[in-house]
Amino acid sequence: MGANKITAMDVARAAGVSQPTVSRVFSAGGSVSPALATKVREAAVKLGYRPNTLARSLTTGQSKTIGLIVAYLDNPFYTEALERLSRSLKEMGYNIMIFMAANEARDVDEVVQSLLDHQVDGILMASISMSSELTDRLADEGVPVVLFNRGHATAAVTSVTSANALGGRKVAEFLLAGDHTRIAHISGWQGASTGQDRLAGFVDTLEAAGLSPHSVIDGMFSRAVAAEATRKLMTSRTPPDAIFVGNDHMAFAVLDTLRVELGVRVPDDISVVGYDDVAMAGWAAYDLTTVRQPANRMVQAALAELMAQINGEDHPPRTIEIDGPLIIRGSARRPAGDI
Amino acid sequence: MGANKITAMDVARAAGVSQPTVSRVFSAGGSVSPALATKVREAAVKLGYRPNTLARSLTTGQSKTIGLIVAYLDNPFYTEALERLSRSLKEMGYNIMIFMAANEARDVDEVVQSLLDHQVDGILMASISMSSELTDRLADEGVPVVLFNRGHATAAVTSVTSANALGGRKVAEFLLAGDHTRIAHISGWQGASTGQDRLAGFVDTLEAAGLSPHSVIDGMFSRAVAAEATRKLMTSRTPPDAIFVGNDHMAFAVLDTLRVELGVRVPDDISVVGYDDVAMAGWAAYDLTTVRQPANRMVQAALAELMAQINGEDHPPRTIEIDGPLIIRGSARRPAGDI
DNA sequence: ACCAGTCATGAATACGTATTCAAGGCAAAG
DNA sequence: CTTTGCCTTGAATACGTATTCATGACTGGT
Repeated sequence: MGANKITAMDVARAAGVSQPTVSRVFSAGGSVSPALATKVREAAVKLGYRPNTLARSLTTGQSKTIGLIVAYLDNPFYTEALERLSRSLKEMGYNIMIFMAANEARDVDEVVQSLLDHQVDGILMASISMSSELTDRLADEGVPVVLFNRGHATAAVTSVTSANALGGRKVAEFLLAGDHTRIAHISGWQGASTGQDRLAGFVDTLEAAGLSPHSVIDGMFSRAVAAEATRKLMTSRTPPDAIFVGNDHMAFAVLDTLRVELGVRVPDDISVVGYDDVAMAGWAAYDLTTVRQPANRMVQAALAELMAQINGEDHPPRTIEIDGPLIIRGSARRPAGDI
Repeated sequence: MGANKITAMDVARAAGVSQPTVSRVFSAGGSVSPALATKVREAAVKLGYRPNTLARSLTTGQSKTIGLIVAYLDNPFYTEALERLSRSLKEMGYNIMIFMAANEARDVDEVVQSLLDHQVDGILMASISMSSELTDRLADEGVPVVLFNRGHATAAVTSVTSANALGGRKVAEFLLAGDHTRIAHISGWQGASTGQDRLAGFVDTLEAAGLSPHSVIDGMFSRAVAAEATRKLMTSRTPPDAIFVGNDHMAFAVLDTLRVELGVRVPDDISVVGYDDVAMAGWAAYDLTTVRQPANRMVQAALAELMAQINGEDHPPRTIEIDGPLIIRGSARRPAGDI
């Protein structure tokens, strides 16, 4: 095999110039006379030279890599976001080092260390909760961090989410307008800010209207837990006439359980509303009424914040919430008079 | 901010030893006296030292990173595989640099170059077709490559797939045993070996039984194309009584189109069989009969091959096919006598 | 024609680690 | 007591690039 690694030195010799000149040709700011530049380029092409990114990163201190930590890849919302992230970052000349982590402090800690060892320029955490101890350490290290679809209690770190409380409120208003009276909530994991906020906005709105929720069960972002919650709800003495589910991923399990297992008609017997508006929510099999999380805008905002921090300027942490509309489909009864 | 990068030199000074000694403490093969080792470790912990992976990679020539190229992230089969890959590689001490690429030669070329620039130790390509020109170049470069869920015509590169032709055959036999007579195929993309092989195994088996397929349409691994194909099939003069769909992802679109849009009953009026057995195939809404691709075993095999190549031993390219069972659920009429 | 100022270029060095090499210490073998 | 050999350690160097600095050439203004 021809594992002859071609270095800038080889190109320099072939082109009759010095190594720094070769470096300048391939770097951004370097200034080289057109004559030498073409000579270098020709030699480089001839030899098949490409700069070694590792060596470059070592001297510049810029790895042009951002670390991505993801928890739930079975939820298509995140794969959608990942796809957009990847595309945008490639355009900006950044690479992605990806890690999957369970939502446990120890696991997250370990992964973050791994990323720091790799000198990543920034870290993006999707649906991962972070201990304050960790945010402190990262701030100390001076590495930019942005939380995607997770808030943080002390606001010492930038986070981008949808307007979760507002979203919960929109669902409550929609269900109230549809004359539902026994409204249950299978919530997102209450260990996550998103789950908490959606629940809060939802319950507050119900109570402002003089109604208390039929019941609230933590669905843990899990299909199995959500399905079990559905069974429990529907076999109670007075089942709900509407269920707001903390995300679409769980809502599909709820719908499956209602229709197929329990033989309940949706939306005739009961209304179901989700949260996320993943592509599958629009599929005919589910046709789910849900709150849209604008993945595209959320990704753009998260990257903009991350880049602002990376490019210095002492960018202070911000909490960004992006509003999204309620997408009305066929899984929930509509308010009377609504065309 | 305390962006004081702690280096091995700092630790060495603090512990009263030389930098190489520090290096030996943190490397695998180094031999250091217990006394000095503990002194070094204590100093390292006190200062918060961690070795700089970039610098280490530069000298060793081992980046401990493998490049992953993925095309279809909306197909959950790949996210499932990605999750397993990530877990296994982390256990083995490897990191993942991930890229998304369209299935176009130019895009793939660019991404591969990017990975090579980063000195990855190996490349894993999932559902990506590679030009022979590219395989040659990679072989020349001496970088191990494994194709996941894609074959390669000239067999000059290792590939791991399921037994696609055999899978197609199993579907054909099952549908024939179920007394279907007008059997259509909405195939996987015929630009991909998987799509071709499933089709070949399927059609060959039908013809061996004296039956020619009702029709064969390329579904391009796309929901939209598969849905359109379904419409076309069902509005023909003599619609099929069974459809074998090239993967689950498309099969869901076919089922949605049949049931909701066209009002056709499945499996009473028509049988549908998919390929992959993604988690969703087991959901009550779809309950899809399908051929299982054993993601776990495929991932393990792919990694084993990749590691064998990385660890030298002049491991020759292999073509590995992993068999998977037909999972019989409710979307297709079962053979009579089958319990 | 003279000077200030800009630009192109190479020599030297830095980045943070691993590895080679030589030297010294020490234990075991005779 | 000597010798052989292994183990530990530090000095020097390599990895492949970017950057600083000094030098020399060249430009333009007068």
